[in-house]
Amino acid sequence: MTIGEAARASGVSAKMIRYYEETGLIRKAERSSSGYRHYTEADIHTLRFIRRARDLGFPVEQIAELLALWQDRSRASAQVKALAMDHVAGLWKKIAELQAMARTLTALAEQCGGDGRPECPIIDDLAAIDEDGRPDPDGIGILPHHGPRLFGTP
Amino acid sequence: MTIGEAARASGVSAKMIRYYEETGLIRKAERSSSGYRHYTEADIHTLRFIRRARDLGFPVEQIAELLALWQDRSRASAQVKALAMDHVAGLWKKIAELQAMARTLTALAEQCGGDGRPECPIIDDLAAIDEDGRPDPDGIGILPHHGPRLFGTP
DNA sequence: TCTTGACCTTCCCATCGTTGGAAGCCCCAT
DNA sequence: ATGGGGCTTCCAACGATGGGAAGGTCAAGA
Repeated sequence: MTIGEAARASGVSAKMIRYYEETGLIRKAERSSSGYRHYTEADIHTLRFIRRARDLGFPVEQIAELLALWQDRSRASAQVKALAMDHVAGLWKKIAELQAMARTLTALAEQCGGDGRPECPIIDDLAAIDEDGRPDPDGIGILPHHGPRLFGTP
Repeated sequence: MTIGEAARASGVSAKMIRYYEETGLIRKAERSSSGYRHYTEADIHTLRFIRRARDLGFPVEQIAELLALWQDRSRASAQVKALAMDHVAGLWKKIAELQAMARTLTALAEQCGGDGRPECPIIDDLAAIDEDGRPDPDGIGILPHHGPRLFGTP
């Protein structure tokens, strides 16, 4: 099986297969006399394993650990579970961050007319203007900067 | 104000300030006779705007648009709102992806004993083994691994 | 047999935002 | 005048992926 066939069969691009080999995630493939890599069904299975783990968001470094556990017949399922839950914790952390962003922006957008007028709570928030249109508490102020800017709410 | 002071005042690192200048997000800073950049309060305000937008997850490219809108007195709030909602849509998409990963892994982990035994639905899922422990439908199969395969030396 | 086109190889570059370091100059206080 | 900290530029790396160029290889068809 050439690298292209392996890519099609595993869902991992040929580019990535070479990359995984280079970084040591997978073993170096056998080469034909002309230098072509070739792969066995077992290799495809491994690549699918990697593909699936990537789809679940595991970083390559953790995939290496998962592959090691996969092959380790004497592994404790607790090891795998710990690895997975560790990753899940990271996912929830990131989810919480993104949700906080989305909620903040959604709340601001709900306050925004979304019409032809320039007044916009979203921009005001980014510029740290409070509701009265005065500068933020740090007193940095809204000085004309690269040209005229909006001030207070009309 | 030197770049270090500006960094401290804005929450944007000196490195990033230089980067933003290089990429054209902010205008080139004035230089002292010895080549030091210096910044005004208005510059700090702009940097904070950028910082806040970054904290809300906007990519730099969109921040450039936001800055332009900020300065555009004749902007329509609809433009800002559209930009923000576009970003929010991207956030929700990513959130949904991460949640799907987290849910899948959590469900698998709940099936996992997490004890000293090797049986592990998480690994089995990655290896595409069905509940009976038979190979996946593609017939790739879980052959007893021939010797120490994959997981090279990073 | 020769040509063609699809495939393979390596190598370099780009992404995106950020951080790190090295080498060298500058400024201020002691 | 000396030292330490800040500034400058340049170069590299991260993680995972894609793009592309230049050149070798294979198989099928004329």
